[in-house]
Amino acid sequence: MEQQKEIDFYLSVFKDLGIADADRLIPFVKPRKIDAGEIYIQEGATGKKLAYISRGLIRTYLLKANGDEITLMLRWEGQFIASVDSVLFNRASRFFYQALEDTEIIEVDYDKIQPVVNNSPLLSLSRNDFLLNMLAEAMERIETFVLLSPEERYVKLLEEKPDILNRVPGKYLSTMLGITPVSLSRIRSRIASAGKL
Amino acid sequence: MEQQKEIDFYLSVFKDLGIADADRLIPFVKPRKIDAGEIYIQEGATGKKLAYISRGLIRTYLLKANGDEITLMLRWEGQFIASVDSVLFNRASRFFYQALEDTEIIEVDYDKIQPVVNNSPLLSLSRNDFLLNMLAEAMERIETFVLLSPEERYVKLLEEKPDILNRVPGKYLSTMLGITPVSLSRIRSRIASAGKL
DNA sequence: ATCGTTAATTATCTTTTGTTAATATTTTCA
DNA sequence: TGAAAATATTAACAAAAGATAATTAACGAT
Repeated sequence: MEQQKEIDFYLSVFKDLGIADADRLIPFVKPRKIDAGEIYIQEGATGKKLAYISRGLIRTYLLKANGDEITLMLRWEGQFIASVDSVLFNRASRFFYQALEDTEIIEVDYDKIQPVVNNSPLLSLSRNDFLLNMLAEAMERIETFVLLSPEERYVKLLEEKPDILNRVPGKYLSTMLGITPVSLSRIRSRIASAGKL
Repeated sequence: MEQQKEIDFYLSVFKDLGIADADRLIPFVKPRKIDAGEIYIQEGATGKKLAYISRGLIRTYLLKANGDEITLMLRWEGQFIASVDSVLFNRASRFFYQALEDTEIIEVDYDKIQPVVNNSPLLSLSRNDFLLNMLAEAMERIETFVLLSPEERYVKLLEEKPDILNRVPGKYLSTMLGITPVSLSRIRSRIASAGKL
């Protein structure tokens, strides 16, 4: 029962891997729980954390000079999450990573697995895929900003990730859409009243 | 004289490469000129073009259903440009790539160099760096949308790329900032009058 | 269940943007 | 150079967003 999540993880990572690669990776893997509200990675952290989320949801945000929090991304069960700044760009994280629900992850320290990854063509390819996925997501996101109005961005989110919408407080969603919570509220009521016509 | 551009190119690509790698790549490299206004890559194109821009400027844009053009990115001399959809995601390009000035590039077909790249650890690393750079740029761009107002985005562009601003018609810049040309014009006049106080 | 906190909605007002159209300015090139 | 075309600016109005504050709703802890 409990094992299912780990199985999912191993399936997702190792599906195309040889046993040799998998074996070399496993010693560095450790499961971990994060309570709802708890911060998983602090701003300024340099640890190269890389994790598979088996349950729950994590929000990446940054703190503006005036104290406002701006949500940059959301990740949930079945997805990978990485401290982008430290793992990818080798610098202290500008972001916080906070669990919005009780969350279970399976994490590795990228510093430790890097040699293994570098020496395995298959793992290197996986890393490449990971990068490509992130890039694809980022570019898609940029398109929503240049192509869509705030309302259209919200509708798109509503259509594509209705479940996520219910799990994340609107104040976090709004800043991710580039608008204020008040404005999101108005958009919602606008949509609701339009539906009634 | 004319050679300088090619030299710049080889320096930028091969600075860390062994001679063997460089030698294997050179046969696939071909210079090409694109007239101002000419479209370099058409929407729907599947050719995996990858090019170093030695002179000029290229605009990536897409055509909305209503016929509007939305500028997605600009690239100029000293930078690489790739048909993102075809090279990275292996699908037909949703974008047009148009030279805004008389442009000179040095291009390769990624299909042809891929085996070479795959067999060279150094070239593979370069590819990785390229991806990381694209990702970094994309993420920075996303941040400008969630953190800054349209006016602030314009000011940022003005401060960081003043030269580019003078080389690209405002109507193209505006859609890249997620606003209309009219709105950009107002922002400009607002800034101008604010400076006069 | 209730109090206290946090989040969401609503209201009011100001500012900005979108839209469309008219006008002015630049660019292009014949 | 001068006319035509392409860009940019300005105007006028409607629609949307930001800011702030007040009100309502939802949530959590005891």
